[in-house]
This record gives sequence, C-alpha cells and structure tokens, in this order.
Amino acid sequence: MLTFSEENHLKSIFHLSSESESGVSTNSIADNLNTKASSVTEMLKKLNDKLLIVYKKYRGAQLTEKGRKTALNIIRKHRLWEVFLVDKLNFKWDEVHDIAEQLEHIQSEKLTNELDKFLNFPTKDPHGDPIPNPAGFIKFTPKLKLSDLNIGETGKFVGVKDSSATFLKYLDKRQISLGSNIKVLFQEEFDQSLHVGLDESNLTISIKTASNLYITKI
Amino acid sequence: MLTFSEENHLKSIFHLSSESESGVSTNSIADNLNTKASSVTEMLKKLNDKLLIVYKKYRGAQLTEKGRKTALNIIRKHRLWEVFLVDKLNFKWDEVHDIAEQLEHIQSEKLTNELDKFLNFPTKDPHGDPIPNPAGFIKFTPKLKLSDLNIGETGKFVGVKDSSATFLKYLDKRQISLGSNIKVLFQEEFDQSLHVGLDESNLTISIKTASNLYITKI
DNA sequence: TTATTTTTTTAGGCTTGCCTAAAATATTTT
DNA sequence: AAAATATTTTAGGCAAGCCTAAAAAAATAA
Repeated sequence: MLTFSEENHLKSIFHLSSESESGVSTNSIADNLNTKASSVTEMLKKLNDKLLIVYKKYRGAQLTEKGRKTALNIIRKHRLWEVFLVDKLNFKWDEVHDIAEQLEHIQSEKLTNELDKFLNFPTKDPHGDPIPNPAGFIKFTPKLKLSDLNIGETGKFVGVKDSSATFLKYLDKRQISLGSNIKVLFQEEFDQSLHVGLDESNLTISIKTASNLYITKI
Repeated sequence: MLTFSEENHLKSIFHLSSESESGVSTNSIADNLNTKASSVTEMLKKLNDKLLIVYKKYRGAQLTEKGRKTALNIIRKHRLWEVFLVDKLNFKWDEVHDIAEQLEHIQSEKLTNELDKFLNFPTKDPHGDPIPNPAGFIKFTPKLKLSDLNIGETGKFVGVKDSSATFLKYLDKRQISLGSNIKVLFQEEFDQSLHVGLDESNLTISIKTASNLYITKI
C-alpha cells in the first residue's frame, strides 16, 4: 500500500519519462509536484527501496516494471473518473482534473473495473488521452500538433498538451472542442499565427495555442 | 479544509452522540476509530480550537452546529457513494463500506450534488440509513430491530448490531443473509424465541439474535 | 582543464498524527 | 469519606513528509 505522496511521485516520474529517455531529474519532479528537490530526493530513496524505481545519486530516477504498472494503474483510475465526471455527471472537461486527482487514489480494484464496465470500456479520457487497460497496457499514439500541419491540411482535434483550466476554458470560449475538424488556411509571417477553418467559421489562433492542440490528420 | 483524521473524528463523535446525550467520551472515540485515548485527546483540542466541537477536559466532546453540519456532509457523501456502488456498479451492500470510507473524503460540493442528482436524490443508503440533504438536514428514523416487529409483520434484514465474527458466522450457518425478508410468525412464551419465515423455509431464533438484527419494515 | 554555475544531496528543523508510560482527575466501591 | 479502580490527560518519542541552508557533485563556460 502506497501513500498519496508515493503515488504522486510515481505518476510524475511516469509523465516526465516520456520526455527524457534516461533518468528523470530530481528538479523536474519537484517542479511538477510543486515541492522541493530535497523532498524529492528523500522520496526517490524510498521508492528505490520499494523496487518501484531505480535511483542512483545524481543520476535521476527510472521506473521499474513494477513502478510502471503502478503508475499506469493510477493513471487508469484518473482517466476513468474523468470520463465518469464528464459523461455521467455533466462536468465540463476543464473542471475534472482536480477531482480526478483525488479519486485516482481510491483503492479498490473491483471499483476500478466495475467503473470501467459501467462507462462501457472507454479508450480515451475527455482530453483525448488513452486509458490504460487493467493489465497496464496503454495504446500510445504519437501525437501530432496542429502546428505540425501544412497549409491546406485538415486535422481532427483529439487532445491537448497543456490541460490547465485556463487553456481549456479558452478553448471552450473559442468553441474549439474535442472532435472538431480544423483546417489550416494560412499562416501569418510576422508572428506565425494560423488562420484556420473550424466548422463553418474561420478564426485566428496563435502559434502557441496551435502547438498545444493535438490532432490526427484527416 | 480538514484532514482525513479530523473528518473521521467528527464523524465518530456524531455517531456516538446519538447514544449518549451529554459529551462523547474520549475512550469511546478511541475505540470507535481504533486509536488510543491520548491521540483522541490531542485531536479534541484541535477540533475545539477550530470551533467544530466543544471540549472540556475530562468532560468529553459535543459537536457545535458547524461541527454537526460538517459531520453530516461527510455522512451524506458516504451514503451517496454507497448508493452509487450498489445501484450503478453492481456491488453487494456488504461490500461497499470500506470503499465509501475512502470516497467520503473527496472534496467537491459540485461532485456531491451532481452525484445526488445522478442517483435520483435517494433518501436512504443500501443499509436503510437516511441520507442528509445538502443543508445538513437528516430525517432520522430510529433503527428497528427484528425483535420490535409484531407477529405477522415482515422486515428486510439490513444490518447487524453486533458484527462480531462469531455472530456473523452464526448467521451464515443459519443462512440469514443481508437483504433477506423475514416474517415473524410466532413467539414462544417461555423464552421469547421467534419462529420466523425466511425465503421458503421456517426457523427459530433466540430473542438475543433477533435484537441483533436490524430490519426495515416491509 | 580550471573556474563558475547549476543541480542534487545532506543536515537539521518543523508539523501532523500516531504511540507508550506516567500523572492527574473522576468514578465507584467499601 | 477514604480507598480502589477506571478514565483521561500530559509528557516524551517516533515516522512521514515537508521545509531551508549548506555541502557536494555534475555540467558548463572560460
């Protein structure tokens, strides 16, 4: 049985692993969890002792298979609860993160699996992120950003990179919602902003926004 | 924002209050929470400082209005989640307690109220206990024991007063299981034992057993 | 490759929530 | 009412998880 803090560290290491091939740095975890490097060091020693990570002084942390499974189980729960909140309880996708952060720590395998069944075995959460299966397998699909498209190409909006409430609210305001088809019409030279077609209307979005939008080519 | 431990102490005090009119004793809380009297004393001081209880040394604890509201909110969440688990996720009513103990601490008023709506504003949990409304109002119905029924009446077996392993094993052996409908057929004069109908069969149970079985009238 | 800067670890402290043992108070018995 | 017993509080400790500041190691720049 892991503590909340242990689980949060594992999750953090998992998320940060996808960006750096080798060990995840102490500082990056501290940033991610809004804590201090010294606290992270302590925790890394503990997780290493529990065989959830491999940690070498000054060399960062890497998940063991056991640690990876554990992290994926937490992520599975997080994402299933997000689906529950949006699909069943009428939450908006920008309102679910904090609640799912709490719910992901509930311990009951049966609960998780019954929830999965109740939701009809969803494969993606409301932000387009894949939901790991009970065995810890995750169908990871390399993510294309809207900013990667060429002029004239169309993408289906399937997820966000930055899922902060601020950004999600901004998208809602612009009526850019999951599943929208977005066609890149033109790019301004001076600030790289993109003119895009969305449903029947046109709008302009900054390059920063565009590189926060994950899409699949159509 | 309260800690899990603070919330558990409040809940415990609430439950124990119904049995003793004046202050709830330190030891009874310690027993109830499987902790030690000295730990409880510390916590009582803290809850007193937070104006959630009135605590006088050696005189036990009483909930303030604020404390009562807080306790009832936790109980509301606990019972709503129990309904969710049984009604939506196919749990048996004897499997839900430990999970609800975890879920009751999730902080989100909106979540609680949306869950309530989703469940169609249930008034009782799977054990027949009333669910407080958002304002902290609870329709308190005294728990009925099988021994309170008159001849000819039928009750649904919804809980046990004494949950010792001995007693539960005895119930198993007699095939008296949660949810059974029990009809009181006849009472012996000399030892007050009851002849009852259970499913298709009849059996005799002692008055002691009967007063350990909580039922709801049908 | 040496000096400087950045990152990470260690050392030492703090709070929360638990504990045991001893002291203080309350209750019950004689 | 005094003695015996039971309950509650206090005192002092411990682990977890956080912190700051200083030391150590690694990375980068000169």
